[in-house]
This record gives sequence, C-alpha cells and structure tokens, in this order.
Amino acid sequence: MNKPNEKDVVTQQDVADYAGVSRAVVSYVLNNGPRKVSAETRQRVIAAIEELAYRPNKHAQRLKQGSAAVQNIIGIVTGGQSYNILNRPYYNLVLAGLFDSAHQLNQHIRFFSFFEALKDPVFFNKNIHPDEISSLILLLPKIITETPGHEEILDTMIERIDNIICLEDSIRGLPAVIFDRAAAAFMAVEHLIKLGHQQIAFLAIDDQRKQGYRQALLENNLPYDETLIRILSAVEPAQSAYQQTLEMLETGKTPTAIFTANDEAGIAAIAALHDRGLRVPDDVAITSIDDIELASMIRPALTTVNVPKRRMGMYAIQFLISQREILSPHAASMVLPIELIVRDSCGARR
Amino acid sequence: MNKPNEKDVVTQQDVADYAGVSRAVVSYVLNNGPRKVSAETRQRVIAAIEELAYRPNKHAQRLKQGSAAVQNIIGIVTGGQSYNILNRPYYNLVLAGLFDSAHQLNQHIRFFSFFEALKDPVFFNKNIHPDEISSLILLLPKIITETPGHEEILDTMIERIDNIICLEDSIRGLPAVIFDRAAAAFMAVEHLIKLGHQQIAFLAIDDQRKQGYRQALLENNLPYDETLIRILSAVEPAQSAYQQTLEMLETGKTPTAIFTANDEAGIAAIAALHDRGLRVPDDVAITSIDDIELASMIRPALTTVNVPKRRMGMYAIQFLISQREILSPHAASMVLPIELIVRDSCGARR
DNA sequence: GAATGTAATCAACACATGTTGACTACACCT
DNA sequence: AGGTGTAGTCAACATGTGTTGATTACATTC
Repeated sequence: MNKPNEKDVVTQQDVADYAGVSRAVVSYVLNNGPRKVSAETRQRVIAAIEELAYRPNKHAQRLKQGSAAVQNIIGIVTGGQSYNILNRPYYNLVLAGLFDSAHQLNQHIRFFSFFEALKDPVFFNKNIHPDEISSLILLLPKIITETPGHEEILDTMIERIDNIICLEDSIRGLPAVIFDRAAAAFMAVEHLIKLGHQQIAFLAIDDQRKQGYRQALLENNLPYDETLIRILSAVEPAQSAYQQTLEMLETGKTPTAIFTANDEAGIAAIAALHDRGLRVPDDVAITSIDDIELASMIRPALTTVNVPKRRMGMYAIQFLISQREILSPHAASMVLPIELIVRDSCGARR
Repeated sequence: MNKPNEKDVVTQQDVADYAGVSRAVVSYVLNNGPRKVSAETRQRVIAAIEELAYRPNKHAQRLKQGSAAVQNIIGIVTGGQSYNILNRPYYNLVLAGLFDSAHQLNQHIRFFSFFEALKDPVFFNKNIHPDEISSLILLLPKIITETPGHEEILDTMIERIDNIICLEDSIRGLPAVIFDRAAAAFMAVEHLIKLGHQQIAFLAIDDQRKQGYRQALLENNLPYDETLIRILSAVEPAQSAYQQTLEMLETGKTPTAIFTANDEAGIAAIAALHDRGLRVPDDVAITSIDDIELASMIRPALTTVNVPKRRMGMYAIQFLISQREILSPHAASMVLPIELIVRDSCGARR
C-alpha cells in the first residue's frame, strides 16, 4: 500500500501494488474486462488510479490490440512550398470545412507536401502508409498529377491507402468531391451573352472551364476565338491576371466583357481595367467563379458563380468516414451544386 | 528458409526464419545494433526484409523505447467552428508558413478546437497531453483566453505541455511570436496625420491597436475623441466594418480619414464610402494593417502596414523546436518587424 | 456431509521489439 | 600447444498491456 515516490511513469503494476490486488484486476476494471470484479475491489482500484494519476501506455495498448494501423488520422496531400495553394482564398474555406468536419467526427488531419514526398522517398514510404494514416485526401491540381515522373508516387499512394478521395480533379477514377467547372464557366459566360456581349475574353487556368466557355459561345452562335483566351498562373492568379489584362488592352482589341477563371483574377482584371481608365461594368463587364468572401466587398461587387467551398471540405471528410467500412472501389463522385450570384461587375443591375 | 504464405503481418521472427538467423540479428541489422553483423549475414537479412516486405511495428518500437511521448507532433489550438479564424486571409498566410516550416523540420501538425476541448473534457484529457503532442501553439485571441471559465483549461494546457508558444497575444507570460500591434497602428495613423488629417475615425478590434491610435494622436497634439471609434466583430470584420461605416456616415459627422484595424475592414470601408458617393482617397483617406494579398489589387490600392504573416508561422515552428531541449521558462517573445506600404487609399501619391 | 457450481482473483502467456549476458569459433600471440 | 582476445551469433530478458487457464473461497444442492 505504498505510494512509490517520484516514479517517472505509473504502470498498471504500480496501481495493483497500491490497491493491494493483482495487475489483472486493474486491467479488468479499466476495460470492464472479461472477468467480474467485486464492487469493493473496483472502488479501491479506481481510487488507486486517481491517486497515482495512472495513464495507460498508448503504445502497449495498441501493440496488444494487434494491428498497428491507426483509425482516425486523415492525410491531406497538397502541392507544398513551391506550389502552395493553401493560401488561396478558395482553399482557405475548403480547409475550414475540412477542419470543422474532422473535429466533429473526432478525426485528425495531417498535411503532406507532394513535392517533399517526391524528393524524400524514405519519408514517403514511412509516412504515406496505413500504419500512419487511415485515409488520404488528394488536393492536387492536374498540373501536378499529370506531370511525367509523378505517376509512380501517385500509384503507390493509391495502392497503399484504401480510403482515398480527391478534392480536385478525380485521379485514376477515384471518387472526388467537386463542382462542375465546365458548368460554372457556362453559367458565367452565358450570363454575359444574355446581357448582349459578343466579344468575351477569357482568363483561363484549366481545360474544364475552357470547355464551358466554349460551349456557351457555340450554343449561342458566337464564334470561339482562341485569341481572346489567355492562360494564367495557378499559383499567382491575381498577379498574372493583372499582367495579362494589361497586355490584352495593349493589343487595342478591347473586349466588351471578360470572364475570369476565379475571383482573384477577376479582382485583378478590374484593377488593370481601372488603371487604363476603363470602367467596370460600363466599358467592360466581368464575371468569374468562386465567390470568395471579399467578392461582395470590392467595388464594383463581383458577379460570380458561388461554389460551396466550405461544404466541399466537410463532405470530403464525411465521405471518407462513410466509405471506410464499405468496399466499393468505384464509389461515385460527389458533385456539389453551384449558383450564379449577380452583383455589379456584369452590368445586369444597371 | 520458407516464405510463410499469406501471413497478415510480417514480424522480425518471420524475417529471421526466412534468413536462417536468430531474431536478434535482424534487430541488429535494422538498428545498426549494439553488436556487429557479418557482411554476408547482413546481406541475407536485408534480402529477407525486402522479400517479405517487413515493416517494424511502430507501437512495439515505441513501447520498448520507453516513454510513450511523441516527439514530432505539434498541436495548434484555435477557436474552431463558432469562432473560426482560420479562414481569415491573415491567418491564411500564417498557416501556410506553419505548414511549410513544419514540413521542412519533419514535424506534424494537429488541430484542436478550443471550444471542443472545453465541451468534451474526456477528449481534452486524452489528446492535449504529452503522450499525444510534443508541443502546442496557441492561436487564440484575447476574447477567448480572457473569458471567465476559460482559465482552467488554459492552465491545464500550460501545465501539461512544456513546449508551448502563442501566436496571438502572450498568455500567462508564455513566449509568443507576434508583431507590435500598437506600433503598427501608430505608423498607420501617424501617416494620415502627416498628410494633414485631423479627423481620423477608427474601426477597432483590440486594445493594442487602440493604444497606438491614441498615442499617435496625442503625440501630434490632436484630440483623442472616443466618438470616432467603433468596435468591429473579430469574426466578420468586413461585414461589420461595412455596417459601422454606413452608420458613421449617417450621423453626418464624416471624418476626413479612417484607420481600420485590418485590410478586410479597410476594403469594406472603401465599399461603404463608395456606396454613399464618397471617393477614396479624395473625400476620405484609408489606412489599415495586414497587407493581405488582395490589398494591392483593389482600387484604390490599400495603404497598409505589412505584417510578415508567413514568417510568423515559420518562426513559430522553429522557435518551438529550438526551445525543446532548453529549459528556459521565461523565453523571450519574438517581435517581428513591420513596414508601412504606401499605396493609393491614403492619398499620399496624389 | 459430500458434491457441485459460481464468483473473484491470480499467475502466466502473448504482442513485437531493443538490448544484454553467454556461448562458439576462430585468429593471434607467446 | 596453450592462452588470450574478438567477431559473430543466440537465448533470454524487459517494455506495459489484454486475456485465459488455473486456483481459491464460498454458497448451493442432493
């Protein structure tokens, strides 16, 4: 019945000694064990646990438990440093959704950089593994996933982790939580067309939005003019949109409207137009996609297609959890609804 | 020398059997063990490891290793759901810095919601613990840390985790990575004063910026007028800044300049002024703090005090790592340099 | 009163690993 | 040839836990 003074770690044995019982009994009490314990003894054991501030050794438990695999750690693979997209306002809200949903479902999130995994195979093999993470969210733009030399690492990830989902384009047919980029682009462009615009430039990032842009034009009997399209940097959309807009204006061929791939580009385009003395929407109309928080706060307020960013993050987590037990290799992707938000930059309110 | 067919988990024993040696030798090879192994035997063991795809059991290793404590998981405590600040553009970049630096130093990040810890003591006791995390970053605004009823949980955190740092205001004298908010406010306000403004309103969030605002006025022999100050919501600075600006204008007492606590509020204030027919900077000048990415993209471009957001995140991680071995309970805080960025919203360029 | 059953407890095993005392075989030196 | 040292290997122990076969004590039944 002696309290061992200043032992660094308290074990079940210590508790057993203190309570004057065998170690097994302590284990029974802790786990509502396979054997019964008399109420009196149980009380004594609990008191001893309290008194000694006993805390089960996590590793010993899991060792005994069998399987070293963890059950509640979700890995997120993003571009990392050289290609960091986490600081984009868009992913911003996606992340907030991921965090909140993970908290709620008692899941933990761990971040991985795709490029670091690529550079350091030892790290990759040790960490992107069922022993370390139970699920994986791939937050990788196509420009990364489709680069030659990047395929093998992706294959390995997919082979190793069963519970996996994409938050950008679907990779290798994996399920994804996405919105229809082509449809979003279609909505934004068609809106401009309905307002009478015929010369609609496009600051593009990806092919899908390009598809939507093209389809909207063709369905409305407008020509698809490649010279009106300019490609943006995905890493710095604002800076490159600003530059591209200036260059476009310098050609002298000023469009009556510009559709930009995201709000950051839209805001930058407005700035460029403003700096050249052109008014939005009077001289040039603007629409875009995303509906980031500041879209409604700039002047003119941005007409844009709202994407449920936060919900995308939340669904991604929920999707993973729900799919953990079920073995359906071809689970369907989840396409979230989008909505055109008409504000001032398109000129519809005039 | 038989390859056991279809065993679920491969152990050192399996490798030893396969290679025709004892298990100890396998352990020696894996850890460059305390005993030497002949080159030939080593080769055979390595081949067996490869062949059987052996992977050490993490939990057994750590159990043997002693101490259940982890060494490379950094917990970040934020407000969470009802008080989520992770989706603010400011914290956005701080986070990016945290991630990048953590990756580089082979550390992992785990997020905790302060309110969830508050609600669920069982979860709190199990997870905010040296067995689960090695370090802690407190990303909690004063409004949370100073709320009655929140003290105990903070005390427990601080008591349990040795390696701890604040990324907002310092709590209980803990080291913090911060910038001088008062100094930043002072710079922004003094700039307006030097441009001749005498009626400078203030959309405020915290006391420190208020201090800087007050000091700038007093040092320049201007009256400190409480009626020019309005308090913003820290959760939705843009929306509340927009509202407060409109209300301010409705009183008829229009200031010649407004200093806003952060860029989001600044952008919203410009919007409100614009919507009431006032021009920035001609009718009302604006300065603020943060220098978020879009600050330079709106028109007029925002004059603001740049805060090294990304570096704050990076330093926080580096600070933790460097302090891990050293037992200095009163480590100094780290105050990062700030810089006034003059653009168009203040009118200095006219 | 003897046999049977049951509740409560304990000693011992198993989990996969890292380390140490002991043992063997062989090279080297005198 | 005999003694000494060492490289290489193995059996055995230890880590802290969950579980099971065995044991004890006691109540119940015939």
